[in-house]
Amino acid sequence: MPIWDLLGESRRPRRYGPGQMIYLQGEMPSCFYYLQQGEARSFISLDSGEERVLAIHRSGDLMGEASFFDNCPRVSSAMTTEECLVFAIDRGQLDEIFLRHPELALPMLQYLARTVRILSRHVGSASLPAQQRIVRYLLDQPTDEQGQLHCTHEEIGQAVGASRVTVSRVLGQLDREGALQTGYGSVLLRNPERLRQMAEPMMPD
Amino acid sequence: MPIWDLLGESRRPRRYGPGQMIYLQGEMPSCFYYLQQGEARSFISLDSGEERVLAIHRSGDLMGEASFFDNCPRVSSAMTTEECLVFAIDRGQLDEIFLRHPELALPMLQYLARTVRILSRHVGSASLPAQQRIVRYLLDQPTDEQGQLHCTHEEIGQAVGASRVTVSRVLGQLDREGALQTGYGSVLLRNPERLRQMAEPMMPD
DNA sequence: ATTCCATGGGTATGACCATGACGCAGAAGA
DNA sequence: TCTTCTGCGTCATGGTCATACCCATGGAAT
Repeated sequence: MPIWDLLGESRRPRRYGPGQMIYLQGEMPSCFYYLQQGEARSFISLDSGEERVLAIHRSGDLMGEASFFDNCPRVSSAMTTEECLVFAIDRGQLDEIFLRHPELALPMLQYLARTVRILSRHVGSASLPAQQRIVRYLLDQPTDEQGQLHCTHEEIGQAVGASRVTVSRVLGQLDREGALQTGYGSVLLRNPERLRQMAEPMMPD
Repeated sequence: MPIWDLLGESRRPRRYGPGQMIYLQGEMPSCFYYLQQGEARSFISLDSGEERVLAIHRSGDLMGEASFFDNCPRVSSAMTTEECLVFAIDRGQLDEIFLRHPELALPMLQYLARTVRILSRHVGSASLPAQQRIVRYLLDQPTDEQGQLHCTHEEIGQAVGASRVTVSRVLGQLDREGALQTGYGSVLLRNPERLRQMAEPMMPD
């Protein structure tokens, strides 16, 4: 049983349809969320109307826990991408749960720590040239059985903060070099090792 | 008494001189740190040899706790900028402390959550034009009694990922507009409201 | 098949900004 | 005082990338 199921003990999850907002950037958090089943993504809305995808959450993930503990307005929004089962845990419930399951504190710390790690990577990547940001993103994404990613250039661009044109140019070049192969709405990583090599030129010397 | 002093209970802090490394990007963490006194900064080293300052830690801050809980190689390094008193807490000690002070778990979660918030802001800022990144940085920094910041253009540039030239140009323009006043190694925020306005054009509509 | 739309690919233009260079002024040390 | 170093202002140059536009093609619906 996934560890966070303890959070939903003796309560019922709420069901979200695909494309529904779970929480909104800017609002004060009254609870955080346990995504028991489904997929959702959290993103930051920028002034320009752009959206920067922060993370794709899957079954077993917590969401919105940072703003909740910090008790400041949410820095990102979250939207389901498919049908989801979600537990909302507010302060009173969390207190109760911690009383009954004090052993949850450490995993919770670990979970937040992992978020910090992911965000730190983002910060470190932010000033890299577009090609490296794109390659890193591709390597970070889970692939299907055949090692294919199913995403459009547009989506990649939104995630890494580059225009579709740039994504197309980079992927086209990598394709010609044989490092990967682009399909219609999909990318096949032919030579992950080579990609890793060009994504991580961060060598301490 | 600062809350984290409980972490150092019955032990003695280690004294660091200015400019000493506390931990190094890439190494496995065996402990995290409580900066009881002094100032230190954590930064990410990029491939290019650049360093991106993540945070400036002051008395009462924890450091390196994310990698510690996550138990993965450190994503950043930390160096003192002045003489510091630092407690190092390893896993065994933390277990002990949590047994004696279970009430520390929640503040710890809050602390990590705050880090997540700060990093999220970084990520959200990354693709903004240089001027906005700079203004945001200035507004985030603590000022001295007269509302002055003591930092060089070079330092600002490293923190926000811009060249010194760009920082000088932006500050020069803001100075001419009367929003702030630049001195030798210092910046005086004359009109914070105006700055805030140009830093946060992120309007949900 | 035909139509329509999303996706992918290309190009020209210009914005933004890093780089390297130079000069000048304030600060610090001899 | 003189020297040296650091911080700041500015320039020309070039690279990277966003924007806007165009066209080709895959896929789905009619």
